[in-house]
Amino acid sequence: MKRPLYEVKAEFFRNLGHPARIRVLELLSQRDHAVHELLAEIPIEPSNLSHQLGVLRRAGLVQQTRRDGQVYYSVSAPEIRDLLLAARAILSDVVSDQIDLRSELRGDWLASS
Amino acid sequence: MKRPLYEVKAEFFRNLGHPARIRVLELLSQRDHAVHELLAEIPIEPSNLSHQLGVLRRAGLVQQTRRDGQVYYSVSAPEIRDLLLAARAILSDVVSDQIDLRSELRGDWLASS
DNA sequence: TTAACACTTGAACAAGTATTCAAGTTATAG
DNA sequence: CTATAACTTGAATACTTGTTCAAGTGTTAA
Repeated sequence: MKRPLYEVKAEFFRNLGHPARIRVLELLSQRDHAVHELLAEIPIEPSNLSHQLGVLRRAGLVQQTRRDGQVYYSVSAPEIRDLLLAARAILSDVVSDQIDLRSELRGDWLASS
Repeated sequence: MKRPLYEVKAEFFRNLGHPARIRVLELLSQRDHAVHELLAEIPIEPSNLSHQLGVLRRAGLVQQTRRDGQVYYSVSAPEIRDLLLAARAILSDVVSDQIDLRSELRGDWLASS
């Protein structure tokens, strides 16, 4: 209860500022996933993913539960989906030139949007 | 036209991940400001602010125009306001504990929200 | 038990970002 | 002209984050 709001906000956005973390949030906003399922979609090392999940966890954006010897993650606020959509709107408006739209056209939207 | 979308998104969020840049966007989403006006609201060195404005400019989030020997900045997409509001919603939901609400209660919302 | 799978952790190093300083530009006022 | 206000730039350094590696925990399956 001591930090000014704009600092908390900045940190919040920094927490989203990593490709793997974005993909995790997008996958999780479809449905809960176990870590090995995330690993199947996101091409990074387990240990690296685990670190990135740690960032999201400490930020309060996702939650962990153990079930059947696997660790499942879920988003902790449904509004996260809205935020990602809002970002998407700005991106298509403002920085559309830099985006690779091929993935979109191939239909693997869910993995790469 | 080469980078995958989730990387562009991550970079986009990283561009928002700095207290001064957040404050700039919030001030600018109220109205255009000259740099010295921003400086009056945001307590950092001119040169530092200029660097941060450069980041926002290169990200395509703000635009520069020179008028009466002053440099005015404006947001380049109105959706930015929506995004900041969406972030606000998640923050109050998910990380409310870490926020300093005093500024809110003092009415300097516009400078620090 | 032991092995294998599914993860997490900490430490070390690499890579990226922020801040400061000194110098430079542009425009207006004296 | 010369000075001053309003900015910007680049380079140096300090700081923060990301990635990898090696080791460790918990759980199920032989």
